[in-house]
This record gives sequence, structure tokens and C-alpha cells, in this order.
Amino acid sequence: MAVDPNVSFPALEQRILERWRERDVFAESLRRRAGAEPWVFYEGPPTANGRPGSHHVLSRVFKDIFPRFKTMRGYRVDRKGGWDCHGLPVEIAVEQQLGISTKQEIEAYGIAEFNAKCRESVFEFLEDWDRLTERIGFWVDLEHAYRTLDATYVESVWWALRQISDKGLLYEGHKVVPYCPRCGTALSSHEVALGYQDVEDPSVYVRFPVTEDGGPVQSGDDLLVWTTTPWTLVSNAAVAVHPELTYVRARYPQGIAVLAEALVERVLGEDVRILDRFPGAALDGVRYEPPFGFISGEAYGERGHSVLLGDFVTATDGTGLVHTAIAFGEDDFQLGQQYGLNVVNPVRLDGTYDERIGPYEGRFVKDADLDLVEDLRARGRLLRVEAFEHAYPHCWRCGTPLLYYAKPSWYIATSQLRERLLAANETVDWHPEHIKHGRFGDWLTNNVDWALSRERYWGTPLPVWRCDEGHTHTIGSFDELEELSGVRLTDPHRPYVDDVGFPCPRCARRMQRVPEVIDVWFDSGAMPFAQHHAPFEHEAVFESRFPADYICEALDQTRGWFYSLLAVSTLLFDRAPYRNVVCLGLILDDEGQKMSKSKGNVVAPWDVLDEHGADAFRWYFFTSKQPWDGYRFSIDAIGDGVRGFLRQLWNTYAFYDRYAPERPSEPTDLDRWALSRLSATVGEVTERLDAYDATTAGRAIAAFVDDLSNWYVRRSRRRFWDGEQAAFDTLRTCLLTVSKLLAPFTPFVADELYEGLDGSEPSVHVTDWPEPAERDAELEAAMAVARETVRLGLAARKQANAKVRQPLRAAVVVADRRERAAIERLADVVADELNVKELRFVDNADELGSYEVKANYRRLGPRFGRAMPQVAAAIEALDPAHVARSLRDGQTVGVAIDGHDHELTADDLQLAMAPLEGYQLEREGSHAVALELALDAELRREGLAREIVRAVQEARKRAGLDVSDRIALTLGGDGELLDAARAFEAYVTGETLATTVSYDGGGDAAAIDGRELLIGVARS
RNA sequence: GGGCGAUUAGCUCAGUCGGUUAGAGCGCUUCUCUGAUAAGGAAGAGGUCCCUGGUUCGAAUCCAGGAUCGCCCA
Repeated sequence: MAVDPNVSFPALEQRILERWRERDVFAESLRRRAGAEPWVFYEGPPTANGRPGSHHVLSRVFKDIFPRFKTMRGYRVDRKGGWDCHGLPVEIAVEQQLGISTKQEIEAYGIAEFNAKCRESVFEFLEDWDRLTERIGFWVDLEHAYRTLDATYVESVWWALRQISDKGLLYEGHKVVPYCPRCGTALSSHEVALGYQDVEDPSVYVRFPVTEDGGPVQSGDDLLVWTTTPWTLVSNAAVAVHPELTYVRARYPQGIAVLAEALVERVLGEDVRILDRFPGAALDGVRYEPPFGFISGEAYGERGHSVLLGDFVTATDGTGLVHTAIAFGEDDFQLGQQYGLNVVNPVRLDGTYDERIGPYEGRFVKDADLDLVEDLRARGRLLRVEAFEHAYPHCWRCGTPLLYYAKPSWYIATSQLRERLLAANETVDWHPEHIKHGRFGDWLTNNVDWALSRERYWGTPLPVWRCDEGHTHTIGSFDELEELSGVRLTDPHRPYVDDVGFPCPRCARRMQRVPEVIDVWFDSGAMPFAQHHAPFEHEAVFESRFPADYICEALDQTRGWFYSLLAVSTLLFDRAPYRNVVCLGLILDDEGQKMSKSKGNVVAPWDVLDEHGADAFRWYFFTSKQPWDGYRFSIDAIGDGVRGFLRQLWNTYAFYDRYAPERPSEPTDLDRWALSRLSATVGEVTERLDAYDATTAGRAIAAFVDDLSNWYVRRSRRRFWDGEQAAFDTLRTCLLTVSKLLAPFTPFVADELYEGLDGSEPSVHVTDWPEPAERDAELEAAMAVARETVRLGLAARKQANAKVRQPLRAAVVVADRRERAAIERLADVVADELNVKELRFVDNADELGSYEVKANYRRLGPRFGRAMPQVAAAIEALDPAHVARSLRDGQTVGVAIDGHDHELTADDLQLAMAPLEGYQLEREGSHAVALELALDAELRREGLAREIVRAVQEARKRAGLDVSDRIALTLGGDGELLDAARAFEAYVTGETLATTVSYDGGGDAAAIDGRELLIGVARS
């Protein structure tokens, strides 16, 4: 079947998908590498409870390209798929489905039933994912995909947690966590980040009277304290100052104030007299009267209601004295820990005050802000209140302002492994490179303990059991649990696991599991071993596939999967779980806006696939820019790539297919050039793909295909018409090799090319990657010069208004010795392209133009430095003709700078052609082409003969003839035209495939140079 | 508020070790070619290399500050 130049790529791809299925190509590509060295890819598991979008196509094609490349390079690349199944997003989807939104409602509904719904929901869009995955050509083993909800997977995760527990790194701690009082759970940092909103909160300055003389202050002085959360003032425990900041005691209208010196003017204005200056450390231990009396100082312990020292205090906002409420802030909590203060939290889990706050009992805390401020004002304790606009986190689900709460929570002490994490990171190659010591390295450097537990339902249960005595035991396998409890779990999820108890190994009291499940990120971080159920099964498989050679996800996974993988592997094995990481950027719309459903600017992957196909989609992602820079994405942008590359490639292939070799021939320089360029391309593409740089690799292929199409084929058309074997061999080799280079990029069109050009294997995807053949650098350079000469010559024709169809006597080329040799070697190509009878060379430009001489700054700059401007001026003052002559004779040129003579060689100077009036000359650097424009009768007739050929070809086409039909040609009309036709009869009949020609006929009229030609064509 | 990245022609992007005339493709205008023809070739128009300051003989490139956009975090 002939190659259709107007092929529909989407339709073609459907046929190829069918062929892949029939021939079982993916599996075959693995079988061929059965015993080969593994190259390991890990699939970062997506969640299938939403439809896949274009950003998933991005990550999936980048997950595909390098495994395909490495497979062709001879490695065995198993690609086990995976699905992330647990987590709050799944629970929320189910809550919406059920029309409920609180934990109480979930528990009323039943945890077993709720989790059953979650289990279903996880795979709601699995079919969409599978279809899309196949359609875009992402080869991954979905049949044996790992699923984080499987009992085997959960068991491996338990094993990991037990290892961590045995190392003493798993602990329960009180920390301040962001908490949604309405949903009744702490939120992960990721969730918090979703919900920042700009809000106005009261910013209040409150007077805390000092109650005892001491240090630099006296009883009755006012500590000026600042806060933006008045509702926490009822549980004020202490005041924090920075030990090294300078504080002052200052007289102001209301009395004597104590605050940071740097803030005096901003807080109190001008009307102030400074009485004393001292460092914050001097205030240590000062006692004061709290703003509210609901909770006594003693309740907090020894240091309750006194001034403490904290490094976190700054003098950029407020007063430099910070209100501290132990239960409601990270810094506050840590400071309380440091000073041994008790945690007193008078706020219930639903966000209302408890009975200790008398009149406010039952009020939602944030709603009490203004009343509390009025209370302070009424008692004369308020200095000032103003509005303060800042970003405050809200629950992304229900919009409730989050509270920071001290709550018990389970942690992994990753901060103890900071050095090991950093060491592991050193072994990783990041793309782009700056992630390593930038975003990711910084994150590791500032590592805090991993908050592991979630007070939720659908997740891997935290395998910690506890008795009434507070002893804990971490279970590491289902066998162990069965031994202790006699219960064999079939489903390790809640609520079933919650019912399993056993006697405490230490005190024999009954142990019960703690209620929490774990952060889903731990699940995915455990995938290197958990996907194989190691170490319970397949341990050897795990060991042979750890660490990964390659993983790839979007940039936002630095705190997600990239981190969880690294942390888990470092905790368990003290090494990095991956060697190379490609981080992908975000996909924006064509105006640079983030794609979101609400803006309606989302590009659905199927729209792209139906219109342009998967290859076009992939090609765009691979080559339009470096993938980590993000994309400005639109359907039209992908269409540009189709036209610019895929069509051009396909046209070249269709051209090859149109003709057939008929007779043996010797390779020409053009053939050798194409093959040399091919080798160069193979080398570059291989090198760039080895460096995980698909962008440059793909662009190199595109550049080669452009050379092939727009130079090799264009200059070789006649040889194809004539059936010259060497031309076919060359083009076939080039296209076949390109099909292999393209296989990882555009697997469909690559396979179609392969099938059409070779087909000895079931698919290009089971073939070996090409090795670069020898290059002919001299020929490549020569061709570059020749093409430049052509470009200059065509430009000169344009300037002279001398159309290419009119043959000219000669082109005069100015070129140095090396360029001249190159052009002479390829003279027939150049002369033919320019349609001139001969090329003449002149060594020096004197007869065509004059030179300009300039300094070569790159060489002379370092040599002369500061004197460079003088040197440049001296050089420009030289006589260019003289310089040119001297240099041509191999001599040096002298210049005098500040009385010193300096020798300059040819390399120190740049000679350029200067334009000369009155000549048709195109120049570039020292290289130029001029045309001899005078026509004699012979050239004139030949030009007309060419015009006649063109007109006859038009007539053939109008007559609906095939390009290979032979014709009987009759010409008539203008005498001069007929003379030209007779003079070049062999040429005219040969070009137009005329078996006979007569000059007395009529036919359709055509105009040539204002003369009339009558043309009759008939199939003969 | 902190960290990271980006900013070059109307659009999408290159730009090597700092080197003096900053490029390509697309789009636009004009012309050309006609046996790949919805292709090819030539020319033209189009630039505050985000801004300011600094280093340097010389800065799109290096440094500092700022602006805008994005991401991550608080």
C-alpha cells in the first residue's frame, strides 16, 4: 500500500495500537531482554479516583521515554504499575457521595461500610486511566500493578514501621498541629497549604502590668504585648522576649511601658521619653498580671505568667514582647516545653471554650475575639487595636479557620537522620540540577520529624498496640499478630484491625491498637519493597531492583514522593532509593494561567489525542522546552509541532515510497554527507538521552530530519526519478535509523516507518538502538560552506531580480583556500542549485569588493586588557588591503600601542567583506558570491526552454495525468519560443515524458514572458 | 514573611568560557519555485535581552538591590 501523504495520525495510531496488541509487542520487548542487566524504573502511583488530565499525560510520557530508550540499549526494564489507594482525598470523595461531612456522621454510618465505599471509590476511574495509558503509548504493566490497599502491601508497610520502631525512631509526641475544629482532625501540611486565605484579624496591643520589682523594671510598669489571636489571651501562659534584642523602659501618657527599642516609635509615636535601655535577657523571670484571670499562673507551673527568653522573637512586628499560649502555637509550645510549663488547653475539640472560661463557655473561639477585646478595653488593659491583614490557613474542605492545637500524634524521628538524608541526596542526579541543593536539599536541611498519624479511617492502620499501663508494642507482620492474638486478619484495615487485642508482653494487661491510620505518603514511600511484598516474599526481586535508576514526577513531589521515598529508604537501608530524578514543571494554559476547572481553561487529553494524536502530544512535551520549566499549553501549540516535524518526516517517507530503485549507482558526496549527519545525530541523541535530556535529543532529531528533507531530498530528487539505487539506500538508511531514534519519543509513527522500511522484526520497539557510524567531519564542514554559498547566491539572484529558472553563465565566489576547496568539491550541487553554468573563484576580493579589518576581541581582550580600545582603534586604522595581502602571504601585522610594537597574526584579526556600490554581491564575513548577469542567446533560449517545460508540466497536471504517464506533445504559437523548444528538444521531451513532439499544433494557450505558447498534451 | 525558579522579536523558544552586528521556528508582508505542492527557497518588518546600580577594556551572560509571574513553605 502506498504511503498516504495526507495520513491522519490519530487514525494511524489506532491501527498501530491494534498491531501492538496482536503482536504482543510490549511483552515481547521484555522477553527479548529476559537475561539482560536490569535498569530499574519505579512508578510513582497515581490515585485513580479522579479522571486523568493533561498533566498526567506529561508525567506518563516522561515515565515512558527513558525506559523505552534503555530497553533498546539492551537493558531489561520492568515497569510495574502502581496505584495509590488510601488517604483523605478518597474519604472526602466518599463523604460527598454520601452527603456527609463529619467524623461523627462517618462513625454513625459505620467504619466498615465507609471503608468499603472508599475501596470502591479508589478505582472509580480506573478504566479511564487504563484507556489513556494505552492510548498515549505509555508501556507499563498494569496487570500486575501494586496497590497500596492490598493486605500484602500493608504488611510490608507494617514491617517497615516495626523496623523504625525497633530503632527507637517511632514515638508519640505532643506537638502543635493545624487542626480543623469542625472536621475534628489535624490536617497535613499539604492540606493546610490548600487553604490559605487573606483575612483581617484584630491586631491588639495589650498592657500586662508588672507585679513585682525586679531587674530593670518596677511594679506597675506595663509590658506591652502584641498578638493577632486575641482568643488565645484567655490562656496566656507567659510572655516571650528575645534575649539579645534591646528593650527600653519608656514614659508614655498611660505610664511606663516596656518594649523593644526598635519599635518604640511605631507603637507609641513621638511622645515618649526613654528611661532605660537593657537587653531582653534582663527581663528573664519578670512576673506580671495576666490579661484574664480564668487560669492561674500556678496552673502552668513555676514559670507561669512570667517573662521567658525565646530566640524566635523578632522586632519586625508588634512590640518585641510576644504573648505565649502553650497550646496554640508551635513556638509557644516549644518554649513551654523548654521552661517546663504545663499544657493547659481550655478549648474543646469542637473549637469552643470549656467551663474554665466562665462567661465564654460554649463560644467558638474565633467568634469571641471582639468581645474579648472590648473586655480588655473596659478594664483599661487595651493600648490599641487595629486591623491586621494576613494569610491565615482555613480548612480547604469546609472553610473553617484552622486552630493550632497541641495534640498527641505519632512521629518518626527523621530529624535525627538529617545527615544521612543529606548524604543519600548527594548520590542522586537531579534534573534540573538546582533541585538537589536548592529546593530539595533545603528541605532536608530543615528536616523536622515526620508527623505520621492521621485521626482518620481509610488508610494503613498504625500497627501500634497499647495497654492501660502505657506500654506499646509495634506489630511487624500478620504472623506476629496472629501469634499474639490468635486472629488472622484477612483485611488489615479499620475497623477489623481495631478489634484485635492481645495480652501485653510486659504487664499482661490487654493491648488495644491506637486509633490512628498513617500518612499516605508513607505508603508510597515504602513502594520499593512493599510493591513486591518484601521481605515476606520476593526479597531477591526487591534486592535486584533497588535502588531505582530512574523516577519522574512533577516538581511538587519534592515534599511528597521524592521525600517519602528517600526518608523511608534512608530509615531502613541508609541509602537513596533512586539514582536519577526528572522533575516536571506545571502545565499552564496558553496565557500562563494555571489550569483549573473553575476557570474553564483545562485542556482535556482526549481532545488533543483525537485531533493531533499521541505522538504529537508526546513530541510537544519532549521538545517544546525543558520539561521542568513548565508549559504554556494549548491544542494549537501541539498542532505547530505536528506541522513542523511529524508532517515533514512523513512527507519525506512518502517521497521515498513514491519511487523505486531501477539501476545500481555509486554513492555521491550528498549521500555520504547525509550518512555522516545521521551518525552525528545518533551520537548526539544517545548522549543527551543518557543525560535524561529529551529536549535537546529530540531537537537534534528534528534538525536532522529538516536537513534530510530540505536539503538531501531536495538536491536528490532527480536521482530518485532516475531510480538511482544509492539514493534509495541512503534515504532508507536515514529514515530507518530515524525510526529507531524516534521510537522512545513518538512510538507510533516510528513503528510505522520501521514497518514500512524494514519490518523484519515485529516492531521497532524490539530492535537495538543504533550505533553511530563513522563521520566525515570534513565533508560536513564542506557542505555547510556549500549551503552558505547557495544561500548567498540565491540572495544575489533575488537582489538582481534574476529568477532561478533562467540559467546564468557564472557565479563568482570569493572564498579563502579552505572554503574554496570545499565548494569545488561540491561544485555540481552548488551550480545546479544556483542554476549557473560554472563557478569561478577569486582568492581576494579586490575585484568584487573591499575588506574591513577588525580586532578579534576574544583573542586580544585577554592579551591587552585595559588597552583594548586603543588596540581596536589602531587595527581599524590599518589599510585593509595591505593587511589582507600580508595575512594571505602568511605574514604578521604590526601595530604600535603606547610606543610598543605588537605582532598580530591572522587569528588576532577579523577580515570581512565590505559592500561595494554597483555590484550584485551578497556577503557574509569573508565569504561572498557575485553573479554574472549578462545573457547570450544560448542562455536566453535555455531559459525559455525551462519556461516551456514548466508550462507543459502545468498542462499535464491540468489534464489530470499521472506523473509517470507518457505523452504526445504538440506545441505552437510564438516563433522564438518554438525555436527554443527545438534547440532543447531532448531536454523538453525528457522532462515532460513526451514520446513525440510536433511544432504545428494548437492547444491551450500559456503566457511566457509575454509571448503565447500553445500546448497540447495527450496520453500516448 | 522565607526558599527556589523564571523574565530575550507578535507567539514559542535557543543563546557555549563574558568578546563588541543577540539568533531560530511559527505568524505577518513581498517575491519566488512547481515531478514532496496544505511542501520548498529568498527578502523585509519586528528587540529597553524586566528595571536600577556595580564588577570589567568589554555584560543578555557575573554580582547586589528591586519589579512581575510561578512553585514550595510559613
